[in-house]
Amino acid sequence: MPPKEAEKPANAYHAHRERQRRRILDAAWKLFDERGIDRVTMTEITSTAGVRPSTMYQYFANKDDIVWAFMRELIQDASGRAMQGVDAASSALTRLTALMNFMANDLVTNQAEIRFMAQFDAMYARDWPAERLISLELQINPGGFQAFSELIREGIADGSLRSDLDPDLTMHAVMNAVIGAQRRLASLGNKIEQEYGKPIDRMFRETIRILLLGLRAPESPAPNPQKT
Amino acid sequence: MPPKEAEKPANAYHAHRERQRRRILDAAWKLFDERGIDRVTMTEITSTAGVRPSTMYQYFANKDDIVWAFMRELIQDASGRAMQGVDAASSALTRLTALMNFMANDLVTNQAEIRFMAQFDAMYARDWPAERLISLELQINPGGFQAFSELIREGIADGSLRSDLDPDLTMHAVMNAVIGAQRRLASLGNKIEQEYGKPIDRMFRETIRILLLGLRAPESPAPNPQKT
Amino acid sequence: MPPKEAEKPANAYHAHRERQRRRILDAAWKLFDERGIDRVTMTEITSTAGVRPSTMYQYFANKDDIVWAFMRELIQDASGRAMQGVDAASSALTRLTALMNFMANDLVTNQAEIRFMAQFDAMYARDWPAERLISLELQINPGGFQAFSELIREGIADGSLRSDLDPDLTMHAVMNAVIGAQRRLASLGNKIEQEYGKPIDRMFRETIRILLLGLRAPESPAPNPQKT
Amino acid sequence: MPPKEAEKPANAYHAHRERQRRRILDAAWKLFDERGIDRVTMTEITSTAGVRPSTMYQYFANKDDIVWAFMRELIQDASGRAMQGVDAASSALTRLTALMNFMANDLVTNQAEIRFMAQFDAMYARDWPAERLISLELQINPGGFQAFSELIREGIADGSLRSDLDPDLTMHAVMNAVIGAQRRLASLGNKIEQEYGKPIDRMFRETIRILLLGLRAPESPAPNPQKT
DNA sequence: AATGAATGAGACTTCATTCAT
DNA sequence: GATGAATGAAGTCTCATTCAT
Repeated sequence: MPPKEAEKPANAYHAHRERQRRRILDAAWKLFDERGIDRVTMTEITSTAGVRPSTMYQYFANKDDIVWAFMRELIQDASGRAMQGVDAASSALTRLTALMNFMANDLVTNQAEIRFMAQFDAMYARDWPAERLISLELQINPGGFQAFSELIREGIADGSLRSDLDPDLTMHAVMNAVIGAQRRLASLGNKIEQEYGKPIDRMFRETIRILLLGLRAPESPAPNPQKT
Repeated sequence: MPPKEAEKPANAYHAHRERQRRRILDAAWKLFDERGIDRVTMTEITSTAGVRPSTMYQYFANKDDIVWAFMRELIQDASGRAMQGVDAASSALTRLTALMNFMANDLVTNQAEIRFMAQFDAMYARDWPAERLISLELQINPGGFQAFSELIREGIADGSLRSDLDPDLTMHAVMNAVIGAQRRLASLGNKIEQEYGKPIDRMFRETIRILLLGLRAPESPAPNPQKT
Repeated sequence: MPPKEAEKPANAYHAHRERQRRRILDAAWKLFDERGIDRVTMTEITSTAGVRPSTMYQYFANKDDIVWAFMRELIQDASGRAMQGVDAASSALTRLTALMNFMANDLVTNQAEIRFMAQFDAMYARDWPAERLISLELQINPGGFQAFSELIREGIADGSLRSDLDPDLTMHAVMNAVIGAQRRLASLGNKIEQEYGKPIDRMFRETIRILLLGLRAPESPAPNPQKT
Repeated sequence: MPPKEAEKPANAYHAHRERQRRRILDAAWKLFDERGIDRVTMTEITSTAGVRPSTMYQYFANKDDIVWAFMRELIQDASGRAMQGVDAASSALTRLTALMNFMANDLVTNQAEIRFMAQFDAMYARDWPAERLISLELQINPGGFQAFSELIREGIADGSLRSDLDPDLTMHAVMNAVIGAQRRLASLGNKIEQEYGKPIDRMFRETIRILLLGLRAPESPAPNPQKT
């Protein structure tokens, strides 16, 4: 097959390009993690990657380009994993609980990534147009956050969640609190840990517990036989 | 009185110095708010303040010095206000509610300040030594966060809060969540507002409501028999 | 031959780099000589060399780096030449004389270089660590100054030098005096010349003559009995 | 006496001015000694002296002015002391010896001052007009160096010095060597000491010894009994 | 595709010095 | 006479980026 001869070099080419790209990204990640996104210069990235600046510009136009590349990767990873544990579950409250536990585990296993997102929010969100961010968030949760507010709606219906919740409002309120708490712990957690002496996910799990207690329907009527 | 003549120049001196300092800080604040702490250069601050670079260095040694000056001011302001509404209140739950409502109002009236703190956390906290940060947080809440966990302890005792709470853990968990939520809304809120169409403090108040519901003792058995 | 094509670029590269480096060094040397090492700024060097500041920093990290580059060159030159006339000579005194005459010639042909070293001693030696200076002096005289004190030892043995000399002490004393005299004449000589009207090497040769007379063994008793 | 009233304030005024001047000079001296004349800025001098820059300019127009003030002081001191031991002595050689011993003692007791002069030569001599330097050297030795060459002339006449000396040439040659050796030891001596392990004045005294041996007339006639 | 060289632009900072009070 | 404030001028150095090969 003639195409094959033509393909091979193209594949080798792409493989090489991908390897170089990865080298640069790895170097950048290491530096971002060590020193914060600002505080890292293009020059440092190239020298850490062992690549000449002129070479780097064949792969990335500027630092924002690199930061953005990480965001894409992080989002893809996250959205993939987030849905795994949740899909199969049964009751709305159970699924909500599973989703939040997933975020707690994430805090432990991907602290650096979450810290990166916290920096991103603080520094970049301001400059980048809203659509870009929205299209990005849409990728996190295919179907946007609708899936989440749908979950709340279901919970109200099946009686596992309070009946006085406004699904959309609650969704935004809870998501923002959970993400805010998670990112703050990822950023400052080590200092808090030093002060308080307990691992950060312990605190985060307590946050979740209280939030879920707050969302849960008052169990009074059902479990209270005397009431009847 | 002769002393007065001697006093005047010293006062005039301090007054002038303070005015200049303020000019520089105001310029810096404007730029920080518009573009983010990074993205602002000393040169820009000087030219916005209408001061020569060499003059500016008579007031601030570098950008960190300015950032730090803001932190001090913000903390002093915050700690002063935070305690006002809370002191007088009666039950622990009421006081907790008052404290959180204060933070919600703060979000509305001091969004820029909170956004600044969010940037500070994400970008600067990493570099500055833990002690400096801690001593700073101690200033926010004189008596540290102990006052807050004390509140929880009281709430457990007077039956207004759940009995299964670990005061210290809960304190850290709730504070972190509330601050994290508040700062995230201050930073990204405008974009979320655009998407969702409701003011950010609405979401924040819902966050508070749910958290407090989660903290509250299940009222069912005790208070409700008479209700029937 | 294909390899040649591969070699060329590398050579061309090095050749170009060396040419640029030389351009900068030449400009620096001219300015150092005209105005003294201090009094010359990096900016002046770049503009004299016809190079942009940013380019210059690809070659030298700072002024010290340039000064140090000169020291290395001067030392290599000096150590090479110093040993030429001396090696072949026969008696210790003759060789000592040859060594000193070499320094007198050096004063004439390399006055600027010696003046540079004088400046270096007075201004820079203080800052640079002793080891760096020592390792530098070791390069001047391979085998350190030992060769010189060995010469004195031989002279004592063959009767051409005074028997009451302490070789190491004498070596340091004479070397320091000769170098000190040489450098002072290179630095101030022109003014002395104007005052006294004779070329500086004339004075330096007289210094040498007197020192060698002082080192020489009193010849009278031994060689002269027959003379009567 | 009416004049007295008028004098007092004037005296107090001068006393104060002199005290301030001294404060500044002391601070400058400390810094020059620690770091070298270049490397010290006016700002540092003022802050070390505990005086405002604007005040300092009431006393000295610039750094050169301060350096020059030291030179005047050093010269006055030196010329005063140099002549003390020498005046009384008898034979020319003895007086020469006394003069040089004085310089050896000077090296020990005034190393900092001599180091200062070495720096001065290396950095300033170039810029300042010859007349200024000459008039300065004339002050060191009232009657210029003539006194010294006169000494040599006497020594030749009284038979204590070699008869083949050219008084003027020898004077310049010896003075230059001695001063050059002395200043080099004062500047670098500590490093040489570390290397060689003996105090610097030991080396300097050996230099003197050899020079004087070289100047001294061959004693042949007297000590040679056979000659008779 | 890789890279050496070059560089415009500018950031940060320091200094000596002046001037009004 | 002392000094606080201001500042012009300059110096050092870094960085992102381009371009020719």
